[in-house]
Amino acid sequence: MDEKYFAKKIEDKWQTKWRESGAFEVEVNNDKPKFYQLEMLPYPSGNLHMGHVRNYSVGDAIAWYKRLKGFNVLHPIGWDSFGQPAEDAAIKRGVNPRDWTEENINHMRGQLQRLGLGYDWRREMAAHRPEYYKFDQWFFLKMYEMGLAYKKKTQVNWCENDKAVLSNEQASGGLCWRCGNAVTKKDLEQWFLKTTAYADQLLDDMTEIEAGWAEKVLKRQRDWIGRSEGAFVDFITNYWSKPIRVFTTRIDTIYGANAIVVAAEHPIIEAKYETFSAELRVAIEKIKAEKLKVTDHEAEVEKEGVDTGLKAINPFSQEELPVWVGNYVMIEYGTGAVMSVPAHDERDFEFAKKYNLPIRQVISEPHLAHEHHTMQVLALEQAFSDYGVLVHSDYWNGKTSEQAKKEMTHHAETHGFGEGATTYRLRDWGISRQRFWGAPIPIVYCETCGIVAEKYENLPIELPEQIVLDEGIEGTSPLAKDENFVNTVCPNCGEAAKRETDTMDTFVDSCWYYFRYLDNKNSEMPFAPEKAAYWMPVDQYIGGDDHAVMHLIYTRFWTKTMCDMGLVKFNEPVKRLLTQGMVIGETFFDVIPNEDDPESGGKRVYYPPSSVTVERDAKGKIITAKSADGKPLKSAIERMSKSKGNGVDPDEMVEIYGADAARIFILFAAPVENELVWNEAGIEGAVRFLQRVWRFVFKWKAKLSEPSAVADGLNAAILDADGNPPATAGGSDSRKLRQKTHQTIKRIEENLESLQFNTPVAALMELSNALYDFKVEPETASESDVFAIREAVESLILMLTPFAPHTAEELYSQIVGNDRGILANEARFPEFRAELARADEIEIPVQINGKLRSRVLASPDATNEDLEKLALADAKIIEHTDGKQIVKIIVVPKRLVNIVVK
RNA sequence: GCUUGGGUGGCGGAAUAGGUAGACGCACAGGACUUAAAAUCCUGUAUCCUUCGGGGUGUGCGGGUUCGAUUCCCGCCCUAAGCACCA
Repeated sequence: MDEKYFAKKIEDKWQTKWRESGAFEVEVNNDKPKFYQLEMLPYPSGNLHMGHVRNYSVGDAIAWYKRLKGFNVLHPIGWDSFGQPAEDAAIKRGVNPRDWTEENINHMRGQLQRLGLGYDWRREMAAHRPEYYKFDQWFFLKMYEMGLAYKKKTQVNWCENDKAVLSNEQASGGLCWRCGNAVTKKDLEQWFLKTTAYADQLLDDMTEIEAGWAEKVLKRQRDWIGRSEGAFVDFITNYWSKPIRVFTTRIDTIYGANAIVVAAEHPIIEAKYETFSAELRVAIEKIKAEKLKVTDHEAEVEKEGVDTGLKAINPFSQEELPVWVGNYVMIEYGTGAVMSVPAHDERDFEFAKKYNLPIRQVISEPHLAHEHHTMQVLALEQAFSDYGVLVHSDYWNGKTSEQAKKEMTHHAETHGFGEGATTYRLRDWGISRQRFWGAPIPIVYCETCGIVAEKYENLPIELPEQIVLDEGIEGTSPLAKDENFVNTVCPNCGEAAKRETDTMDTFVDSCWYYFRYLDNKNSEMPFAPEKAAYWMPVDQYIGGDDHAVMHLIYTRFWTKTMCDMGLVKFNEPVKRLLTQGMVIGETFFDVIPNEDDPESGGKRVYYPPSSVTVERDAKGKIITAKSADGKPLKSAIERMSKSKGNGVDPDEMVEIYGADAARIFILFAAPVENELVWNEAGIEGAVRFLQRVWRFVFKWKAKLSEPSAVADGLNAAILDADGNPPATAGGSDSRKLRQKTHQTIKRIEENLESLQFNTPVAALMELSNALYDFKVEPETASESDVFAIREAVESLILMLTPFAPHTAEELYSQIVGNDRGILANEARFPEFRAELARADEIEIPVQINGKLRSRVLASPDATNEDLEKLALADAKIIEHTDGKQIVKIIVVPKRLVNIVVK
């Protein structure tokens, strides 16, 4: 054992040993409880960033902890290796996207290994390899058979910058999720997966995972699915063959309708367009055009509308209502038409005010209902959107909203002009991408047979090895230009046919990658169901909460389809989800205005922080920042990345401080859910801590490895010959050390179970400090001193394993005298014993009128009366109570005494 | 605008079935060791007053409940994230 701690040396040693012994390789084993620890897989961009280090350090800590608790722990990793950056690199630099990706994977795998993360590398998967995407295609065919995959022409979200189609989720807020560019609309034939078929299950099954998922994630998913229960009501119009169907959640307000408002894209508008005046057409076109523009997030859009002159009949009141086109009605939601009830809906209210439409109150607050007996227009200051009692509604007057909703829906149903209905905000998932670097959609277009699914035995439909990638023909994949790829034969009739050239959204890959880890060599099936039956569901999943509605909804959907395919027998793939906060850092940039579109805010050009001169106020906030050539720069705190120049290279940190120190530091710095503003200043403390532990073990190694009369071996050390702990043996100092040891065991166990990682590191530091406070030298130590130290040191080392595995392994090997490793020696997390953690003496604060005045020492068995007596006998307390009347004494058992005086 | 988190020393952060606020670390200061430095070890560090025994104040702000509130309740302010015409 070296006297000094050489991180590099021990890290190399143990990384080699782990690899050679297959320390983290696991198989199905029914004799052990299983634990599936999963972290979100990285995109192989070329370099790990600190966010990865954080994510994977947490995952590895849990994996180690569970191993030490006797679980059969599956801890795999892979690569989300399809996607745009590879294609961009290919276009920009002429590299082959496959080579670029493979190189990046190799480099990043090395980075992960240098961090000493304990993965079962045999199970690695990469999305871009045909062995994997074969099954993307396999699943697509299954879903096609099940009617879950279909094609339709649709207006898609289109990002002009990326030349890419975006899903609703990816275009959320009208901005491209990747580049932030404004999203426009484009008509394209697209493949969809029927996520809406599982909308109810996606919502209802949340009860199964509530316990393990953060409420904020579930809430976002709930909002995203947006189930809304109400009714369809048909308004007959003499001007059109079909009635206008509206969706409403407030059928009880129907007597208050003053108009029907439809979206500009509504079929009735198309049908009657010819008959409209030029003026009306212009107004409608203007509304349409405005909608295609990016909506500024900050500003509320002014409501616009135009009366079409068409009329529709309210089926309840028989009243004739005007049909308007309104910019606030969305064609995508519900039926694209609403009944406007200004008195009871804020938007309709605003609209009616603007265009002077009548506002009629038909719902009243219950205690005011009797005042609404005449049909007069009430001067409402604002819409009343609460439930209440119906007024001015004929037969329905006096009913509550709840009653009326039920009965009026039923009435509509029995009379054939409506029905109860549930609508969703959730759309089907458009998976077509006009891109090269993704899994080809296994569909063939045949002149005679039409759309034909590929045969399973023809999978995988492979991407060509070489392809010319350039900006591409707008709206088609670069694959369309590859004759060899496009031309094929029809799987049905054998005639010449053409392939689908769109590829799948890369979120398809991440839907099921963690199932592939279970059985990644399987060439027949995505995975063997019996392996999934053992390992799944995932016990702990860790990743960023930016995936709350995309990846995590898609993968839940995917699991439900797999359940229907008979591949798995459960509804929910992930029992417990931990969302980690971003690692962020200061960025400095200059804004270069975009000449084509001066309003878009321009492009940011980033400057590395090392080249920026910064002036700060007393609180450390940046006042001014200047580049090296004196240009004033703007600053922000943003997610760390290489392109923004605020990234820290994990390799550099590992090189300087060691992987263990880097890992301890990132876990210790802040709770995982918090954002972590990167500040390297604390990492020295992590190194110092490891060195302190090292030096202590070095000093005591010889003494601790001597055979002991009290106990031998690691776990036995806690027990005496009868299996009982020698709780009272030894002097009071050694007794105190044992107390600290066991208190620490409890704390760390509780912390890790509740997914806290900063506090257990603090607890380990305390235990290490307690060892230094124990002023005994190896040469003069008594048997019971050695015993207490051995117990503390062994516990410390084992509890250190999840955080600093290399250091722990090396120190452990020094103590047990073999190099086989912690796992091969079947070491276990130290066992907590309450009787040892219990203090002999407890300190009881004594308050007077709620203010701390003194402390007394008492036995942990002291009764309330004992504590009261002790408190009153205390000199300081006597001083404070002297001459005053004691009104009351409150004793909190074993915690506190409060004396109330006058 | 709506929803949900969060405001604690110079800094990251501990501690809430209501019960010693500031664990642990960083930074800083003083001391020991050293020819010197680094490393290491020890001591101190919320703030104000102090006769050095202590005392006052303090967990974003203002109220309330309580013997006692960082924790519970009411009303504000600030901040981060998500959503934003969803009928």
